This record gives sequence, structure tokens and C-alpha cells, in this order.
Amino acid sequence: MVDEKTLLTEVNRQMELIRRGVAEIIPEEELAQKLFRSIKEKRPLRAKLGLDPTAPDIHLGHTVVLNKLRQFQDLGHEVHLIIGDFTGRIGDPSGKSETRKQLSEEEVMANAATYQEQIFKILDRQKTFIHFNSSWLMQLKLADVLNLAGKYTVARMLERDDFSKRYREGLPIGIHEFMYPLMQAYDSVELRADVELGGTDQKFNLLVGRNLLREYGLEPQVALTMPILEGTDGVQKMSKSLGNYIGVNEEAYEMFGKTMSIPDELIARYFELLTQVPMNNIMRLQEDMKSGKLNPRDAKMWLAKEIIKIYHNEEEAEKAEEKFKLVFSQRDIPEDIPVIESSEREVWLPKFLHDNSMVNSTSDGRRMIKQGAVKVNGEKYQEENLLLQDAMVLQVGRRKFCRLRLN
RNA sequence: GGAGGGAUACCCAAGUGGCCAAAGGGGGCAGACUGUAAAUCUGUUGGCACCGCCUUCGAAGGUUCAAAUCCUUCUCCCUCCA
Repeated sequence: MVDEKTLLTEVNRQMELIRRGVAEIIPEEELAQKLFRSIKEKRPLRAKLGLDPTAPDIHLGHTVVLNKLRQFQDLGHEVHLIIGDFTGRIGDPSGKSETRKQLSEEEVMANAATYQEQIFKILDRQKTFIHFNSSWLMQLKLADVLNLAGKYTVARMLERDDFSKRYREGLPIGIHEFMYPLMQAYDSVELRADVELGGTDQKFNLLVGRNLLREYGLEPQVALTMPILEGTDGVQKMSKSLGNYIGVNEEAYEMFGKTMSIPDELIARYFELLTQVPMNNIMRLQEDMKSGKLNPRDAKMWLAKEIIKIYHNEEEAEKAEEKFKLVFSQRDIPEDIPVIESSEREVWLPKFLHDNSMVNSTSDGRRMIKQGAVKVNGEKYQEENLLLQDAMVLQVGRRKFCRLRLN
């Protein structure tokens, strides 16, 4: 039997780790209580995360929440992922900007599979449970649905910014839209979730879950929100459609470069939300950058390596750094560049570059040449015609290279 | 059901007969600088063997020497009224 004091120390230790990077824990004391009981009774907490099955490509923005889940696992708790296949299959006819397209069962399953493959780069497979919410939502009869709807009021639904704003402005709100938070909340009921995680944009939904559990006479879940990560542009949230993302499946060198392109101000935030580097070290790093002791560039290189270590490995991280330094610091030509074959001797460069997808069009090619962006064997080349030689290296801009092979 | 407003390049947005391949901003790309693919500054940003030609301003027709701009029809979006 463990004494109370040891228990409390452990609770505090876990709480401190869990607090890292979070936006809000609602309410914090309740989480501490749940932890206390969990440790005392040796019964892991059930941490829930809902996933949308429409976008199976995971980027670092998604990993902010996943990392937090992983942390729960490392502290001995369980992760329950809910694949929202029900809504995906029903489709969303209200569709504000774009109508959510209806997915077939096969598509949902395929997406879920890719999801998992990527998610387990972060989560511990042993402590992860996957559920499809259609398995219970599909069973509900109209009476059940009405019963569910009866647990909430329109006024409470309108608390959500999005709804109240649209209501005020006279924009349409589909009645079924009120059902989505309730369905998500119902997932928590089915699961008996202890804590549900999500981005800050999910706060309302997480709280509906909390209230609904109470309505069903169960212990309310704790809502834990994580910040929305800015993309490599440093302003807008990371998203695939904005093209400011770093995907977890990307090559190491690509990850390295993209990380180097984030604004300096974002370095500490990325460390905090994307790596396991201790907070003390991050604070020190921040001070050193401020005092000029540490070049932000070097901090970013460290960050890039830390990120690559997670999704690839240490060796890849080192190699990516080497290559980056070679290309950008020494302005040298890397070894592993694509080889293009040609049987011609003399070519018109704009077209040749276009044919080999080094530029977007011949016009673009001409512009590049004019702007001095084209190099042949490392020398700036401003002519439009070029005599090809075997093993010649062509370069457009800083990072597009190719080596010729004549045949 | 009625009245009105809108659709322009990757995005936002000017232009309401020729000077429009189409202002401005964002984004992208490139150059300079910085031993950063940060910041800053500059250039560039439809295609084509290119001082010329071809295609592009929601779609299709029409008027004109000349249309993003005027006319007709159509599609979609929005606002107000019922």
C-alpha cells in the first residue's frame, strides 16, 4: 500500500508534465483527482481523441495533440481514438465553404488505415484503442436521437462562437449541425472518457462532451485543449491547403529545410509543442538567443534535427544537416542529385529546363536565366543556348540540381 | 414570389470601349545580404524559339475597325423584402 504522500508527489509530477504546452485544462483540479485515483487504483485513465476520416495526411500541426496523447501513454494511461466514420458517411449537406463529400465505407476504411500507419509514428500501439463511431451511432433509433437532442438546449448550443455569430448575422445554421457536437459528445458517453483532447477550436465540443456525460449520470470528462500550431509561414495555422505544412511522411532533408524556413520567433514554440526537449533547455535556449550567445540559425538546426529524429532517425538527421550546410552555407553541390539523360549536344536551355521539370515553363526558364538564377557547373550562366557535356551539373535557384548523362 | 448586388489571374482586389496580359496587396519564385529556405531590401510572377504571336476577366452568342468593359440568354453566389 502506497502512502498518500508518495501518491501526491506522483500526481504532481504527472500534472507538471501534462501541463507542458497545453492551452487549457478544464478543470485542472478534476484532472488531478482523476490522476490520483488512477494511480491509487492502478487503473489507467482513458484519454480520447476524435479523428476526422477525410484527411489522412498527418502533418506536424496534428502531432501537437498526438504528442500530448503519447505523453499520457508514457505516464501509463490509455488512448482511445474515435474514427468519425459516421459523419463521414452521412456527409454534411449544409457545407459552408465546401460541401463535405460523402465517403464510401471503403474510402473511410482506407483513410483510417493510412491514418493509423502515420499515427503510430507517435503513439504507442500497445496502449492505443481504435473505435469507429458508426458502430454505436448507427444503432440509434429516432427516439434515441430525440432523447439525446433533449439533453441540450438551443441557448447552450448558441454559446458556440461559430453558431452565435452566424445566428446574429442571419446566416443559415442547419439543425443537423447542432447534432454534430452532440454526436461527438455521445462518443464520450460510450467510451466513458476521462479526458478528451483537441485543439483550442474544439473547446466547445469537448465541453458538450463534459456536460453530456453528466446528463447521463456519468463522471464528466476533463477537457484538455492544445494550441493550434502556426505553419512554416509563422502566421496562419499549419494546413495542407495553405502549403505551410511539414508532413510526418516527408523526407528528412525536406523536413530540415522546411524547419529552417520558419520565422525565428517560432523556434521555442516548435520545441515546446513538437519535441520532448525539456522545458529548462528550451528556456535557456531562448535566453541565449536573446543575449546573442546563440545564433537562431543554430537553434533551428537543432530543432530540425530533433524533429527528424522523431520521424526518421538520428543518422538521417545528421545527413540532412550536412546536406543543408553544403547547399546553403557553402553553396556547394550535393552528391545525391537527380541524373537526367540526354542524347542531344546543344540545347535551348529554357525548354530543356522545362522538359526536365527544373522550371515551370519556358518563359519561367527565360526569366530564371535573365535573373541569374541558373548555374552550370557552379558558374552563373546567362546564355539561352548551352552545349551539353557529360556529367555537367545544372542548377536553378538554390535548391534545384541535376546532373547530365549524355548517351 | 418581388427588388437589388456580384462572379477578374494561385488568393484578395482595381479596372465600366482602344494607352489591358490587365493597377494594388497577399502568396510564390529568384537575386542581394545574413555562414538560416528567418528578417530586410530588390526584381519577377499566362503561354509560346518571345522586340512578335497565341490564349485569358463565370458560360454561350452578338454589336464594333477595336470588348474584362456595351447588348442577349444561361449558370452560380450574395443582400433586402414577402
